[in-house]
Amino acid sequence: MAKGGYHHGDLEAALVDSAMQVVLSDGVGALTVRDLARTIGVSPSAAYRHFPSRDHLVAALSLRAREELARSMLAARDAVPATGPKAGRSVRRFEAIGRAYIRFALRQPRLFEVAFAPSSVPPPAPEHPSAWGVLVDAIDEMAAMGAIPAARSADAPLVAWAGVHGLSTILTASKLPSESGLHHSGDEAMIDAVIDAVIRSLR
Amino acid sequence: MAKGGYHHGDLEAALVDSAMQVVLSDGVGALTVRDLARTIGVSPSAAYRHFPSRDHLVAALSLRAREELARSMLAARDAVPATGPKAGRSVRRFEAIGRAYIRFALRQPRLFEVAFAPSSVPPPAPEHPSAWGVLVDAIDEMAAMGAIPAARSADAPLVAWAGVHGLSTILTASKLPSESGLHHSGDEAMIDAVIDAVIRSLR
DNA sequence: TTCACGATGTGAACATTGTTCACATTATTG
DNA sequence: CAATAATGTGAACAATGTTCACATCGTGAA
Repeated sequence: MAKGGYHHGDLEAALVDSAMQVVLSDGVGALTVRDLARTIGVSPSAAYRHFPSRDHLVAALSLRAREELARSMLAARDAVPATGPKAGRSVRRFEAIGRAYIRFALRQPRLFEVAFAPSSVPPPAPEHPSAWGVLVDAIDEMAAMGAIPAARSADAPLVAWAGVHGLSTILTASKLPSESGLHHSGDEAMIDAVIDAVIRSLR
Repeated sequence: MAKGGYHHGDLEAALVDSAMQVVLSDGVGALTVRDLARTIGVSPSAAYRHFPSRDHLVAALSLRAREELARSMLAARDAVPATGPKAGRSVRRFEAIGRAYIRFALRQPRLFEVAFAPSSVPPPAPEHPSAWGVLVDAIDEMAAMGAIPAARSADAPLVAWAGVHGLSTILTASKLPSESGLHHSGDEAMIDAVIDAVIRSLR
């Protein structure tokens, strides 16, 4: 809380917050230690008291992004009404999770990008909440409710993750040729197509 | 073919080739115009006679990588023996294509990375051969042979692409938590799981 | 309270990068 | 053979990540 003080008070948080702003608007490629220090009003070298390198800063942002992704999956899952038979409900919860994953990528492509950006810095501890964990739980729930055969539940998380993550990266990268005969109307239609296919593959 | 000449002869090709070497061994992040010029034995500014910016060079490499990917898909497809009923054969060809896609990513992760690296430079013309085109053709073939219902063939390319591309990016990024209860033995087992699931979803 | 010390921030450097520009050299073509 | 377009050079500029000696501040031990 220093006013014009020599010390900032909480530079580390300020760095992460400011960096997040830059990532959200211009992508992780536009992230610069010097520019960050400039906007915070601190010397470039001050940042190195809190992060040993730019990559470590990015790794922190990446972790935070993955946690936000997992949280938005959880929120979507818990928003599913608890009505009707439990088996159907478990499937609806699973669907909501997958949809939330892809929607997150579409709404915050820069955040999604940094969440899975390759980094030389290894992720620290198991994350809470973790997107993978949420997925696995949802599939276990479906198996427990008899919505999918138990034999499928071993491969199911990988299959679901692949489909959902694949569509997300495809849509955010926009590397899909827009002509090519086959053309889908909107993003939501594509999401439905992939999620329906994933569920179909689990029967 | 100039020896010690002032002009290089074919700097553009030399640049692309040398850049490809760097990408293959150290990734696109390690690509540097100056270092490239250094190893070729030419001044940095000479490169700018052939590529208006580093990004344009990367875009050229990206295009080349995508074409190589498509070619390796085609090769795998055409290696499937032409025995047995045609419907089953069309499915086997489709499987081979998907497997080739993922194996390409695993064998040449740096190439795969640059193939889909986000670039500010738009891809030039429709590519030949294109991975998307190969996929669509294979699915049309399955539908024509009655191996999958025609109703599925509209969404099928997107679904297949998502699954196969998703697993590829997951495996090359190694962002899959190695513990997490569920654990698959090897890469080939994961490939089988995803490809089987994709085909199951097409029924 | 004082004061020494660890934590945090500063400024000036260094090496490196992408990119530009005026100029030099070569190939090509009228 | 001469003019011109293509190609390469060298020196610059601005920017970046990172380091290091030094300055300043907060805080706990005496």
